[in-house]
Amino acid sequence: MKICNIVFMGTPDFAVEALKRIYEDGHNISLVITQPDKQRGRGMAFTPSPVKAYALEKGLRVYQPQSLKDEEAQSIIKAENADYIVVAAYGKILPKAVLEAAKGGCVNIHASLLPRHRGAAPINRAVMEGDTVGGVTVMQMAEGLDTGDMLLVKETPISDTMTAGEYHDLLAKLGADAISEFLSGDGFVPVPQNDAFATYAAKIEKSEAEIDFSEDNTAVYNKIRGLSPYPCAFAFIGGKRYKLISALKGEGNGAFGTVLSATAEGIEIACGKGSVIITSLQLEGKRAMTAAQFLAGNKL
RNA sequence: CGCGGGAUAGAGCAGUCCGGUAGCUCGUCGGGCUCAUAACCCGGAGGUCGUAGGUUCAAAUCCUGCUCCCGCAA
Repeated sequence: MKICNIVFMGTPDFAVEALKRIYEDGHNISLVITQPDKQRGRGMAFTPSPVKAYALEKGLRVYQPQSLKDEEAQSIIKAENADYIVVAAYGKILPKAVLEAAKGGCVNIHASLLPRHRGAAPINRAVMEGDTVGGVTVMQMAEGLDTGDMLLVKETPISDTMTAGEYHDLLAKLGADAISEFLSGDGFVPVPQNDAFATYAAKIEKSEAEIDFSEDNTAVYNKIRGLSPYPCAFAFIGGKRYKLISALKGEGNGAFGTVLSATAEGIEIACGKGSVIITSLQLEGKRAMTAAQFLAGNKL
């Protein structure tokens, strides 16, 4: 099998799966670039990215530039003289100097079937919009946002019960398969994207995660599964804030936002059309629990 | 030291302010009712109240340290 010299750029779990596969395939990963450790989480402790954690575990060199715009960072990357810079959810726009810093340029693993869902949140958006087919695209990065030529595409169906978390895990594996296939093969023909069909999967805003029960039950249902388990849809019921983790579609009717029933199966809430049955949820400060567990000790 | 909630039976909770016999819903086990049941009735088992100290005649409850879990914010 062909062995490539790789500089890897990525940050979250999605990228770890690809890095792991490249590592296990035996490619020479000379440098792993990831976002600087940030103060996050409770207590504002500095936390390394998942990619950094994996890289350190495998003894790979890690570089965490504050910016890729300065010449120092660019020259460090260029000095690797890599065959490819593989990018998977790095989280920053790459300047032209970086795009050209490897022999084969930068190849990106994007979690959608381009040109659909260009941008930051393709996985969540695909589920939220009820897409029935999705996949990953390996592309040659260009200066625009996810506009580069497509090199390799892998499709997968998205079932109507799948959550974004499940779809994420599936795509992370598929993305790893795709980059593995790309690096070990050749003869991939760059196919330009048809900009006319481009859609953008913008970053999820907090405000979008609040459920509006006046929408029909399909929209509410897709939103809950599209945001589950993170950042997670939420709603205020009886003045308290609940995360809505999983749900089913229901047939009940009533004034939207009202609780129609609360049984071990779930808590049924009326939507603008039809209803949704919340099957697991989480109250502030509490652990996530099933509707049956919740109802054992809480009243609605 | 970013803000805040929490740890009590297998699960989810009440009790803590005002110290004095460990309580609820569900599950589980046994029995009953029923054509039947995940329904209903009766009964039982199951808890060193997160942990280490302190105060007290007496601590789940008051005081202090520690561990762990979670929401917000980033």
